[in-house]
Amino acid sequence: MIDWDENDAFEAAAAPQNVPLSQRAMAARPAPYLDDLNPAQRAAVEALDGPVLMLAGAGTGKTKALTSRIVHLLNTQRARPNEILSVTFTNKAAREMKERVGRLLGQVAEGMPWMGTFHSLSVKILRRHAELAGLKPNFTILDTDDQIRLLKQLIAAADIDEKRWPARMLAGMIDGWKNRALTPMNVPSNEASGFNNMGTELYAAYQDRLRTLNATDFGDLLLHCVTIFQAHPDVLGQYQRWFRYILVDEYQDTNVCQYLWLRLLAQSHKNICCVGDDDQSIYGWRGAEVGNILRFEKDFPGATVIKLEQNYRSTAHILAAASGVISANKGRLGKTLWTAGEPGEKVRLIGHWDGEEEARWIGEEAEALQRGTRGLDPVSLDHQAILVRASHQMRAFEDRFLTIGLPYRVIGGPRFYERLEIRDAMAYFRLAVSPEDDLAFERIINTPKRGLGDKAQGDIQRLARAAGVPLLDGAREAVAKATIGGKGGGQLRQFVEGVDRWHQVTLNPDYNHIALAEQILDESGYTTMWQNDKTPEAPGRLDNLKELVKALEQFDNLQGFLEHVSLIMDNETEEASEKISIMTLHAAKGLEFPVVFLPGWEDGLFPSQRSMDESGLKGIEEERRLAYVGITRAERICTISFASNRRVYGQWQSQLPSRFIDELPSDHVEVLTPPGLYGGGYGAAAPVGFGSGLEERVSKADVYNSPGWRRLQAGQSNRPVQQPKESRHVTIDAEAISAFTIGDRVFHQKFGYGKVTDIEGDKLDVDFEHAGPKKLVARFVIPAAQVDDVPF
DNA sequence: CCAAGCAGTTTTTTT
DNA sequence: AACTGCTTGG
Repeated sequence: MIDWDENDAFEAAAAPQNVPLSQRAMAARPAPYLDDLNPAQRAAVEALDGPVLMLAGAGTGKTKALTSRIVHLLNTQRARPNEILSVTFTNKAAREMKERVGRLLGQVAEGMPWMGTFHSLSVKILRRHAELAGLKPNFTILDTDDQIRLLKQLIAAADIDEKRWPARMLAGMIDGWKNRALTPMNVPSNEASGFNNMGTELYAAYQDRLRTLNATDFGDLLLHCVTIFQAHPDVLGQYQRWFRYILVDEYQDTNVCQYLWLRLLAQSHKNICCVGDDDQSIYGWRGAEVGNILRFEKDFPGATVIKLEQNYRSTAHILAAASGVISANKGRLGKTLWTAGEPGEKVRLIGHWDGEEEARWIGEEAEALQRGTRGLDPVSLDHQAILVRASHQMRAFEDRFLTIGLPYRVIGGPRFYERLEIRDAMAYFRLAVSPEDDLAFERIINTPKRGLGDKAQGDIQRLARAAGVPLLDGAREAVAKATIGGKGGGQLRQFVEGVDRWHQVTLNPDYNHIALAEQILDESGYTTMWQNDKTPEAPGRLDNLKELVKALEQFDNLQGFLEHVSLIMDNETEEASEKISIMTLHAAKGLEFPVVFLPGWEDGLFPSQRSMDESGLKGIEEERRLAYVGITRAERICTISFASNRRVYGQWQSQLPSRFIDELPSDHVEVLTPPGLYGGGYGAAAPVGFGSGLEERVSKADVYNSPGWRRLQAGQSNRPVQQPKESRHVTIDAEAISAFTIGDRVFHQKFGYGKVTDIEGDKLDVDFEHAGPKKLVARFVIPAAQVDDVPF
């Protein structure tokens, strides 16, 4: 499998001797990549030795500085590629950095083995020293699902009412402790009060169980590293010598455990460069400590602190609006962003009657911008984004965009490897590779249904435990003794035989893992299960399974695949067609778009009630940073909006505008008149904004004092807004029209199956079996017959 | 054992 | 509104 020789990863990297002569000679003269930097960036790149804190505001070219710094380290021969440890939070950031370093270097930077996320780097380290944490080098990494299932068992075993003390809650607590680098022994006694005062015991039991399963969870990856470093100075010393230079991105997001991880590694030479922005710390709920960045200079006395303040992304108005909001926070390190660019458009503010109208307006605005009106250049949908506070806000937009046929892409949703069908399939693979994987066994023993319910599973558990063998062997015994009768017995036998057969295949060193995967999904009946499933999601799930098999091609075998998958939770598939992006504010960090919509600025939603309840002022400050992150994503046009009424838990609620709206500096804000106010409405006038030349420009105060606004505040429930006219710029798709007739059974990606009840141009009226009647664009619907026989 | 129907709960954000 | 887990009837 994998050779754990300690020198491996280092020798695999390009040694400087192999660097072409031309490049080595280049070190002697000023390097071209330095000329591209502004003075602050340049200073940050050239301060190579000792601790450096780079405070990089949004859009100030921090990635550029960071990558140039790496190149500079290599170019001046301070370090070889394998001697630089560079840490990011996401795989995407790591990938991007690799690419950019490669580009600057004029070659592929594959030779940087220690560039990655905290988690992936920790796995790499932990695999080499697994035994010091009581694990074998091939330990598995549990996903949240497995984790919860395990905790449920432990809670039940401790005779605690799982309703009063849910496993999710315990998982959260344990996660919190691990983020703070607390082992069960170190948990403060006053924090373990829940769970009948068994919190600590359950945590300890959980850790024991993980060790028995030869498994870790996400938090363990880092925590084990830290405890190993602390308990084994020789091991730590080794890494301290190897990693001569350390770089950390998004330092404001580090938690205590990550902080210790870094400090331990850096404390000998102190060649550590941390890049971050205290104003963009938005992961406090996940254990991130802004304090880490605030006290960097105390941790590393004599640190060089460099501020990057020149913004290259946004217009002056947008920057001013963002600065105005964030200035209400206390205890900032304090940066003032500035730009040499144009003032641009003011930040636009608009209130709506309800969430649906907000979605409708944004949809039309996006189309108007795409077309390019009022002398503005057209803005591709790819360059527009809608950033929401909470993911449930996305639904309104999806529904609306599906109806009008505006292509969109949701970023960050349930990730590929977290989907039900993918996890099931992977559990099958896991079992084939390691038949002793009890968690995988439990997951799929009755998926698809094999007539093996609680009772049968209990029998298997008992047999296995009595014999001290894995569940699969328990099942084998149950088959031999014919413990389980009827239909289930036969199915269980087939299942055990199947797993044995698949496992045999994996023992052959060069088996065809793709064929095996297909065989497993086929023989287990898993694919058939979804083919027979008539819910709207089923076809998508079959697609995902196909995609999963395709993803296997990039790996040599199933083992290798499973190894990597647990850490690569993001899946990016570049799509060709132009789409507007919808994502959460959190997911938007690090991205930028010419046009940004920020809907739902209402108290309770944003800032979120929960955040305020749980964390008080600290919570509000974090929400405010979120607002800052949102605004600073915009390059040219930023539109903030709110609705007076919104459905919460299926109940209509009247909403107040977010307190952050009043913190916007009014000089940099332009208030747009919402349709529906002043008796406007969709029937009477074109929608307001860039889409028409008719917009009224009024001040913020005017809106709040308007009769319409007061009516909104009074909460009168007569809806002043009619359905919009659907007739605007209709492009008739002849192909789509001819494809359907009334009465056809059709399938829609989101709404599922339905019958066509009417046709009007390229719009269809469809009565969906689940979603009810909808009017939508024909090209988003396909004949049901095409779906029913998806071959796999 | 399983499917359907019911009651109660939920919605932050995620490596 | 939608999802969960639980109860009930086949």
